Amino acid sequence: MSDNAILLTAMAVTAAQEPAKVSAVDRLVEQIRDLLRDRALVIGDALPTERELGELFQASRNTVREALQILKAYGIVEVRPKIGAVLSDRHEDAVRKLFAFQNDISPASFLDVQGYRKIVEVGIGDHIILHASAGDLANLDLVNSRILQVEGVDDAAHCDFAFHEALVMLAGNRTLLTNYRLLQPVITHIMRVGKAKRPVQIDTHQTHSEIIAALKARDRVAYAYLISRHLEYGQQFVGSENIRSARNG
Amino acid sequence: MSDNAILLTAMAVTAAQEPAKVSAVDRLVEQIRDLLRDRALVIGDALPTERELGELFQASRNTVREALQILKAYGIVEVRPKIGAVLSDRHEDAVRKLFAFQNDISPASFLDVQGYRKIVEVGIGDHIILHASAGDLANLDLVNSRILQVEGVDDAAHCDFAFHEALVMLAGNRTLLTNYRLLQPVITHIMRVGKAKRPVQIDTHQTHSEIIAALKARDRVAYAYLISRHLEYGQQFVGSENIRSARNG
DNA sequence: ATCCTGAATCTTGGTCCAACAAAAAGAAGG
DNA sequence: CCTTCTTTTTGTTGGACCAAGATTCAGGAT
Repeated sequence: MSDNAILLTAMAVTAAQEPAKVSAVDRLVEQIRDLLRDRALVIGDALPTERELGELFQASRNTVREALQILKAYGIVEVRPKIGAVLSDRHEDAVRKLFAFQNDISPASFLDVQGYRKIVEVGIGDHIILHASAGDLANLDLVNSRILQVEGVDDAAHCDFAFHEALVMLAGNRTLLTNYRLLQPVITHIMRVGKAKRPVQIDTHQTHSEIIAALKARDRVAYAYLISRHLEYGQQFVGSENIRSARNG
Repeated sequence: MSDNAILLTAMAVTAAQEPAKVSAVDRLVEQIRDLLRDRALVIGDALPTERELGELFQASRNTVREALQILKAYGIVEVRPKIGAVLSDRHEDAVRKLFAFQNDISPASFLDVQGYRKIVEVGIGDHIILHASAGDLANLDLVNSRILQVEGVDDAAHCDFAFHEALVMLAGNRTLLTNYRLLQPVITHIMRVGKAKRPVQIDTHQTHSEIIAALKARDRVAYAYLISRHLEYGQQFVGSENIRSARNG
């Protein structure tokens, strides 16, 4: 079976579950996507104007606009008055925003997110210890030092997240990093609540330093222990009254 | 600092980065979202008609439609002709679709995704061994057995994914499961390509059985070894010519 | 009288057209 | 180089028509 046959099969399946109910707007979304690919446009390039798109694909300008709203929601294009629609690189932002959409943060999900982080951040230890260079670890020190220089709960939370993000980055896996970043709004919100309850950036910096030291010593047991303890630490400060909705966090 | 203060701060920040450039469509999206929350609508409930929404919020019907297209892209509502817009539970589907959007699968990303799976599926071993009941593991057997009963590359890929999904499910972490499911289109596409090249469902079933056996024996070393080898196995069958776009996979 | 049925009607989303306002880019003039 | 004017393009509105599905209602069967 050739790849083309596979693709045709897949297309037939998708066609079967959407039985010819294709609206003009959906068709336009596909056509515009194809246009982007065929012209090999890059980030920042401008699309044709709404009227041109309408004439090009035989659709009304309203239909074009509805299709562009969808592409905009997907972060594929950004549309500015007079400029028109330009190809955007906000795709990941859109995914993140959508992911966090309508996500109320309950104490249960707090524990859940921390559990996720424990699985991931402990799990990457072996890979970091095996593959991280001295420069990589020095960079971790740099990121960690920033937390001492900021004022305010919000900035501290972002620095804290940046450290853990840098850690995940060292795992060298793009998919993992993308997924971890999806949780950024949720994680930073959790950090904000924790730091508001008990604002001790010094402690955070110290704990991070110990984690980095374990990595420098290539001590995977110590790393696993320290990162687990670090992630479990905040749980005692989280009660049901401390977590609220994180809309647009 | 109270939680309310934190929320107000967060709102001020989001407001600051969107300096009063709120379009009528964006305003409508917010207003409709508020409407959903204020009326405490549940999945399946119908919104007012487009004309009513327009009158309610002093907007043209075209503007209402553009706002609805965004909500639809977000999976918040589903709009059926004559019925109108109804509250949808397709939010996660929308996230998944958006996540897979514009994701071409190169050999590099194939390796990346398999690397992600190795980190995750190895990492959850300890938790499964500690917490999975005999019934959980028996259920794994059940899921695994289905792969012997299906015909065709597509169904086999879905059964294969279902097994690994069940595995991740046993980790007992909702966040991890959600993130893993995000990759479903990509993973099943990879599986389809592999199985098309070399369709051996018997082998897959056998390997899965060995993995289950390791879990039943509470042997974490054997589990880690078997799952790693299982995930590395397909790499030899993947050349650059075998992987294509997984759009709408 | 009650219930079923089928046609007529009414509602609603899908699409299109025309128009005007606002904003921004580009041209023209100092 | 700066300012002003023109033009283009998006933002928004109102209205129109169609097709499909829901509703209503009349009429016949039981």
